[in-house]
Order: sequence, then structure tokens, then C-alpha cells
Amino acid sequence: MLRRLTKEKLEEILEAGIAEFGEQGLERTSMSRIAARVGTSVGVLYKYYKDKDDFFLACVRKSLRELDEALSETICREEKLRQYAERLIEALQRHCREHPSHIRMYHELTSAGAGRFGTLLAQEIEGVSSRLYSRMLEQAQREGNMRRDADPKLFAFFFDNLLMMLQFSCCCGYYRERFRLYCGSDPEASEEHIRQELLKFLESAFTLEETEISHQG
Amino acid sequence: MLRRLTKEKLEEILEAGIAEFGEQGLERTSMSRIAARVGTSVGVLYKYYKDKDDFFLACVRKSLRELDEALSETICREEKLRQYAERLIEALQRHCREHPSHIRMYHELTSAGAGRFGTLLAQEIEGVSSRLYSRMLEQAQREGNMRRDADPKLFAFFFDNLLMMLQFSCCCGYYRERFRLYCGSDPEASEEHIRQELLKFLESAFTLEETEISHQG
Amino acid sequence: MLRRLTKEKLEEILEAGIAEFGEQGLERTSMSRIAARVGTSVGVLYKYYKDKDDFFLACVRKSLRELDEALSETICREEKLRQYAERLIEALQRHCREHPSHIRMYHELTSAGAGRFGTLLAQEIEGVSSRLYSRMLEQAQREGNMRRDADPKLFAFFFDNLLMMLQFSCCCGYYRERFRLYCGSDPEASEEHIRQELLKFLESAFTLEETEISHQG
Amino acid sequence: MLRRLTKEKLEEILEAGIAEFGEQGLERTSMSRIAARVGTSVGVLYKYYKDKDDFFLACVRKSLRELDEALSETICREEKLRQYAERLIEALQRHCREHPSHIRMYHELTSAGAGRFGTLLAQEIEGVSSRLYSRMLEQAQREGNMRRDADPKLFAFFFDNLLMMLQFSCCCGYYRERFRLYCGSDPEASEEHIRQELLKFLESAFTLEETEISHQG
DNA sequence: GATGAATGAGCGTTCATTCAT
DNA sequence: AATGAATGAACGCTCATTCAT
Repeated sequence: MLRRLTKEKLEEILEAGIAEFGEQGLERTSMSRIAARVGTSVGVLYKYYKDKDDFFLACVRKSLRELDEALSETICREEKLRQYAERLIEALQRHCREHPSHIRMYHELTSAGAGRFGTLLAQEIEGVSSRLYSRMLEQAQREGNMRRDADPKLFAFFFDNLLMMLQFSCCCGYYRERFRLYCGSDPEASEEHIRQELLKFLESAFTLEETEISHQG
Repeated sequence: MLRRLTKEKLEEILEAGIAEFGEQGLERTSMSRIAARVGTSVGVLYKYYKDKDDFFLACVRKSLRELDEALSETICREEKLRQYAERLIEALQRHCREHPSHIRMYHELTSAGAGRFGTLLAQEIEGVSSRLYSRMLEQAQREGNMRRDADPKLFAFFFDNLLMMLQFSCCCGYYRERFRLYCGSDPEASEEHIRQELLKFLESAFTLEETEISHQG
Repeated sequence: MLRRLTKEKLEEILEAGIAEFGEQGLERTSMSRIAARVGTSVGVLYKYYKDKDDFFLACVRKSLRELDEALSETICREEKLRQYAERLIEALQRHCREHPSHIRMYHELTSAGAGRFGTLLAQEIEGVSSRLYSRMLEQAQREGNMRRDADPKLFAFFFDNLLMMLQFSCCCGYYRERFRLYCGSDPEASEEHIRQELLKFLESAFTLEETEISHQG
Repeated sequence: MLRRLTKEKLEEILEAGIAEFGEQGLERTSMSRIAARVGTSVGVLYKYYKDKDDFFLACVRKSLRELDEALSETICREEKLRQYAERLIEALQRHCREHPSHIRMYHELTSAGAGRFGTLLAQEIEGVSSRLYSRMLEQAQREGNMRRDADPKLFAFFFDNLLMMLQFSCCCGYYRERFRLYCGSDPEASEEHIRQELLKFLESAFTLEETEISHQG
């Protein structure tokens, strides 16, 4: 509809929004600071977006698209659960490294201040992965790669919980500090180690193949 | 020195603060709304607390004390990891049922807007449990109740991540919706089931005793 | 960059500020009352001025500029001390008549509440006249128009004291009343008379007995 | 009426009030800080004084009484104008040294914020000295100790102006800085010198040419 | 009679949003 | 179509004053 803003400028605006929302939170982010940050006026923000909430939604959605892209290569492959999990964690770790403010903003949107978006956004964001993980684990179960007495939905839920917390622990102030308390180092200092340990943690949870058992003596 | 306000009224004020902070977030919570909520004036808030931040900290600390109490009975017992975990989860679930706003406020304090408290509070809040869990898992490892090739610190971290997310999923708007997407029901509809599934998920992760392995056929 | 407010409006705002500060003092003047007085919103005040203090400083400086203008014609002429003094007093009296609130605000800035500006403003305001008067009296002394045994700096100080008090007595509530007590009339009722008497006072105060004169050689 | 407060305590309270009013000004002085300063409660202040204004008036009056005492010995003597002036200045300088906050408070009361007391206090404070000085100068004139063509009321006014400014210059932040700009030193560094110069100024300001002298007959 | 906790009006300041230019 | 100045509601906070204890 509005053409004056090049696609690049729009991307820049949204990226600035993501950065601010991630750093300051929803309330403390000011529209004029965003405008100033990219060298436009508040006017254009309000031309493209109804209000601050609308702009926030746009930022979230852009971020979501990028996450989808980052994960798309991981998802499309057919493979064993463990391999998939490893590739997924790896992709998420890279995403955290490259787009920490996206994760931060994502965390902001789970806060009470963003409660009015709650239902709407939860569906957009979690819908895909929840269905994906659930189906994946159902299949794993059928194939004997997961405890037969497990509820695949809840296991999918626990699985995603671990992935989410991993991301927050890499990008969000409070959770970074918490990670330090648990592990004594910054999360980026031992990405590989964290990934391997998480895989172990998951692997014992998901699969109990002979090879694994033999580790235990 | 301050006597007019009964202990009960003070508790009520803090509880109102916790409720508001949990519902609205740090920024959107207004001191005058809290005062109105409990039928006092803003003045008294500022008699007892230096400023809004100070009041927030007092709310967090009150909440923390109550959580500690709720968990104290769980912690002092000597028992196997699995039993301990079950009792811990149970206690947390009850705590969520009885004090959802405490959990909501706790979640708020992890958001960017509360960043200035980050380091301070992370230590107060996570310090105890991080040391507790780590030591517990180290012991479990020595006693053969956990994979020998696991990093007990990271496993403690993953363990607490799951517990945290469980609580958020019971109490916080976004995470409740997310839970519904994963499981199709409200978290309080199946507390027992969730607990048992989480135990299974953990159990495979932590312990690999013969009896467990035999489940897998 | 700021264009909506015409120069006139801006002047009007500052003038309103000067009036309020002069009438109410620094503390009792409220930004919203000033905004209301000129029919704008508080927002615009904070667009142009960082905070109340900054606005106050702007008012003082505007006032100072206008005083400088009012006196500039007086200062540039070369003449005898008495003529200069007469013209100076006359100019100050006119300034008091035309801008009483400026003098009132100037008086406010000497009060304890404005202490934080003290050193800064004293230099801006008094610096010029103190140097000017001192040099003038030094010259007068060299030319034999002033007692040789006088300290020109202190005489300049006394001189300015008289001029300041004259202005306050014309414009400031307390000092107007005080003037009435001394003279039985309003200061504006006898400007010419006051001026002439002040000139007499300056030119030979109190006594001119032989014994005194003999001090002069 | 109220007896519980000893005379000493009351004096202490008033002295604390004078100090605070002098340091902070009328608005910025808080009743509770005064109470705290002397170790009582606001309650007693409001038992003795209707409101803050009333307390301020009481402080001013106490201060006035003390000034009167300080000057009483000076005033009651019969002597020549010059001697009287010297003793008066000396007494004022001592008063400034010993009770600077009284002078500061006196200055505060001339400010716009205290405008509502204006008329009332001006009469109480200036009434005596204005009549005294005027009568004194009238007499001096009759006795040939002052120009015959001078208006004794205005000369009394100028005289008191100089004395007031001297006191402010010793005690009040802004005026102290101003003094420094004029003279390059603190006023207390050269009390004797200032006094002597002021006496010179009063006795024969600026010029003492033959033509001037001839006015005196 | 003394206390000092409670009150609440009022201030300084911010910022989402509008709309004249 | 873009601008960014103007608006004004709402917030955090203070303090003179009251009045239950």
C-alpha cells in the first residue's frame, strides 16, 4: 500500500524495534527512540502501524519468520530423533549468537505487560513447533525410540521447555546471570559442551537403546 | 516505629503489590493503583518503601520467603533422588495453585524492564537452589543414580529449567496458553499426570537402574 | 528543527515564566501553570527545555539580555561619572517600570531556593557590571572625581548595592512596602525625586564638614 | 498556655526553624525535618503553631527580637552620626558573624514565595529602623551634619539599603558570590576594611569638589 | 499532652498519538 | 507523503496537615 519506504528501510525499522523491545521491554521502548535510531520520524511508524502494539506485533512476526528460516533446513530432513535434536540445538545456538535481541524480544512477549497479545501470539509462535514436536515424538514412540509409557505431548512440551530456556539463558540478562550461577561461566564459553550435555539429558529421557544402556555398566 | 499499619495490612499491601506486578509487569504497575487496591494512600507506600523499586524488591523477597517455606519441608528430608523430585514437584504445583501471582511476579523480574535488579536478584533467588541441585546430583552420580558421564552442574541447570517452566506454565498467561497448545488442556486439569510424566522424563535422564531399563524391553 | 512555535510564542512563554517566577518564586511556580497561562501544554515546555531548572535559566538569561539592551545606550557614552550615574539610574527606573517581573525574578534567584544556580548566575549577571563599575571608579579616582583614599572596588560594590535595592524597591512586594514605610509613598510616585536624591547621596553623602574635606588634601 | 515545652526547647525549635528557613527557603523547608532536627514530632509544632506560615512568622519574630537586642546598646547612645554609623555597622557585622542563618531567613522573607507576609512583616521589621534613621538624619540635618538639600527620608532609605546589602553579602549564598566578584575575597576576610570604606562612602561619596561643598554654605 | 502514621493534593516529567504543515 | 511539534493523560513522589492512639 505505502511504497515510499523501501523494503530495506522497513527491515531496518523492524530490526531497530526488535532491538529496543528486547533491550528495554515493551513499556520502556519509546516509539520516538526507534524513529530516531533509524533516522525517520514517528509519523512514518504510525503510517505503517496502527499503534505501538501493532508495531510490536510486526516486530515479533518478522522475528518469527527469521527463526523459521533458521530452522527450516533442520526441520525438513528425515532422520533419527537424536540427530534431529542435535541439529536443532545447534541451529538455535547459532540463532542466539546471531540474533540475541530476537530472543530477548521473544522473552518480553511472554511477560505480563504483553498479556494482551498472549493468546494470539502463543498460537502463532508455539503452534507449529508444538504440533511438530508432538508428532515427532509420537513417531519416535511407535518406532521404539522413546519410552512407551510416555505422553508424547508432555514430552514434547518438556523438550521445548529445555530449548526455550537454553535460548533465554544465552540472550536474556537475568537468565544469563542464572546460568553463571549454575555453571560458573558464560553460556557462549561452552556451547558445544552444553549441547552435548543437553543431548545426554534428552537422550536418556527419550531413547533407551542398548548402546546407551551399556554405558552404565 | 511504624505501628498504625498492622502486620496484616502490611502483608496485604505486599500481596497486592505481588498481584499487580504479576498481572501488569513492573512498568505498568502504578503505586497509586496498589494503594487504591488495598484502600490506603500512596503516602503509606512511600513511608515503608523508599521508592517503587524498593517496594518491588520487598514484594519479591516476601514471595521468596514464602517459596522457601513451602519447599523447606521437602528439602530437609533424606531420600532418593526420585522421591525427592516427586515431592519437590508436588510442592511447587501446590505453590502454583495457592500463589500464582507470586510466580507471575517472579517471571516479571526476569524481563528486560527489571534488568537493573538482574544480577542482585538472580543471586538471591537462584543461588540456593543452584547449589542445592548441583550438590544433589553430584551425590546421585557418586551413588550411581545418575549417568557417570553427565556434568552435574548442567544437569542441575536443565532440571531447574524444567521446574521453572512448569511453574510459569501453570501461572503465566502466555505460558498457560502455550501449555494448552501442547497438551490441549489447562495445566491444573492434570497436575498428577504432568507430575508423573515429568518424573518419567527426569528419571530416564537421571537414573538408569536395572528396573528402569527393563521397561524398555 | 522546532518550528511550530513562533518566535512570538516562545517569547510569550518565557515572559510568562518570568512573570510566574517573579510572582511565586522558583518552588511555587509550576510548569503546568505556566503552560496554562500561555495556552499551551506542558509537553512543549519540555520540548524546549530539559527541565524546570533549565527553563528557569532560560528565563533569567532572556531577562538578562533585555536588561543589557536597556543599558547598552547608557554604557557606551563617554561622560562624567555624575552624568553617567544619572543616565544609568534613569534607565534602570524605566526598566523597572516596563519590566517589573524581570526584576522580581532576578530577586528570586538570589534566594536560598535557587542556591544551586548561585555561583553560575552570579558570574553571568554581576560579572559585567562589577568590572565595569570598578574600572569606572578607578578612572574617576585618577581624574580626581573620587576620594583618593577610597577602595574603588568596594565603592563600586556600594554603588551597585544602591542600584539593586532601588530596583527591588520598585518591583518586589516586600521592598515596595518597605519603601512606603521610609518615604510614605509608592516609588513610582516620585521617580524623578528619588533619582535626584540618590545622585545627591552618591555625590556627597551625609556630611561634608571641613574636617572631612581636609582628608582629601 | 502550653507548658510542657520548656522555654529552652522552644528556643531550640525556633532556632532550628530559622536555620532551615535560611538554608532552604520557605518552600523547601519541611516541618518534619525541623521536628527531626530537634528530636520532637511534627505534632508539637502544630500544637504551638497553627501552620507552617505561623511557625515561619514565629521564627522571624524571634530573630527580630535578637537583632533588636544586638542593636539596642548601639541605638540608645547619643552621639555623632558618624560614630553611630560605625557602631551600627560593627554591631551588624558581629550579628552576621554570630547568626548568619537569621540574616538568611530575613532575606528569604523578602522573596516572592513569602509575599503573603509582605505588608505585615515589612511594618514589623522596617518600621522601627525607618523611623529611627529618618529622625536621626533630620536631626543631623538640623545640626548641620548633613546636606541641607537632602530628603532625610530617602537618605535614611539609602543608608539602610547599604546596611541590608552588607548583611546579605555576608550571609547569603548569591550575595557572597557577588561580593567575591566585586572584591575578590570573602566578606569576612576584611570586615574592618569594609566597615571603614562604607563609612567613607557614607561620609562623602564619589566627589568632593569645591562646587559641591559650596552647596553646604 | 505528645506522637508520628496516614492522607491526598499537587508537583515535575514522560511519551503514545495526532495532525497542521 | 513525511515530518515532528503539540497534546495531555498518567505516573512517581513529596510533604503540610490531621487525628487515632
